[in-house]
Amino acid sequence: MSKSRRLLAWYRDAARELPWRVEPRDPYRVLVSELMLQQTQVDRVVPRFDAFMVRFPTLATLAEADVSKVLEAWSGLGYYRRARSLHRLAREVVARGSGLPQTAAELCALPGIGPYTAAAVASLAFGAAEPVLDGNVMRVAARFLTMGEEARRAPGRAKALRWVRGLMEGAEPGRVNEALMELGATVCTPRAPACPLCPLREECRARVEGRPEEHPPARRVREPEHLRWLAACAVSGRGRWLLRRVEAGAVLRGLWLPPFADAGDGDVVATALGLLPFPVDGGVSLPPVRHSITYRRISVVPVRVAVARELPLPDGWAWADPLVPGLPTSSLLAKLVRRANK
DNA sequence: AACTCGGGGGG
DNA sequence: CCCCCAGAGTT
Repeated sequence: MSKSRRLLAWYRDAARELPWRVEPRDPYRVLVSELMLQQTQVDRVVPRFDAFMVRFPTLATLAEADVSKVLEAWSGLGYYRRARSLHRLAREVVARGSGLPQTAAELCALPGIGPYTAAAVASLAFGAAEPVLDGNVMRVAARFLTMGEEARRAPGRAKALRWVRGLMEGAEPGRVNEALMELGATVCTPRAPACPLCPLREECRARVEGRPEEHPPARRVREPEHLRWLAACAVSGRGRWLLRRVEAGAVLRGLWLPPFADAGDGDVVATALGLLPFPVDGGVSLPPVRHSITYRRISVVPVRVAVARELPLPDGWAWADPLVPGLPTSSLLAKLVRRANK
């Protein structure tokens, strides 16, 4: 039995059932899932995906929606550029009127779609023979071919793509792509791979050499930066929170959060109160919550402030139910709410 | 090629 | 704590 036959047989038996893998494949579902899955694990996408599809069941409904509603449905998923890109993409494609493009080249020209997502949508939704190369597939290829440092450079990636394309001979390209990604996610894992379960184990050079975990080599990352912020958590008598739209150019731009700032060296409570658009009597600082944004490790000190009345607010400010804000936000809000209510 | 952008789960 | 994840866009 050939490599690709063994791979596909394994996939038929072992693949997880996921909401975007329903037959027949809906290109729109494939598109949304691929955007959500960029740098985001399957387990975290599944619940958000279902909610998103209920809210925006078709490309047309997505195009008609306000971008803030799309961001709201994306809240907590991270990498919010993806949501803005998806919304722009929907508007462009709907305005064009000819439906979602079916070739990788045309898909790649749309906002938020790069080489990986273009190949994924073209193959999974439209059957095109386009090999994908994501983190999972790169790891499988790097181990099978013992690529070592080569895996980090452009020629190595091209080699991996050729290897995937070779597996597509006489097979459904989309299934091959999906099977390799599934294999990387569930068997050929970064640490402690389950080689005995792998359909490619016999010819895998890294397994034969006994060091699969050394391929590909860990990528170097930017030195973590440790920051200390404070957040002014003003809660009204009705239990709503004072939120502010984060300014352009800042991290979490465009999302709605309690006003926050660098904690600096001064008095935390005083600094927090200074962020509010109206005077208050005082506040109390709570134990910090941890939040990370790419290379930043942030310790956020909540300063809880009780506000009797919901005073009128300037533009860019709002009173909102923190659990169902009805506004785009970050998971940082939920962390602050949990801390403040404990 | 390097840097930025969220966030959480597993070792 | 460190590591990685169905990457793309910008510089």
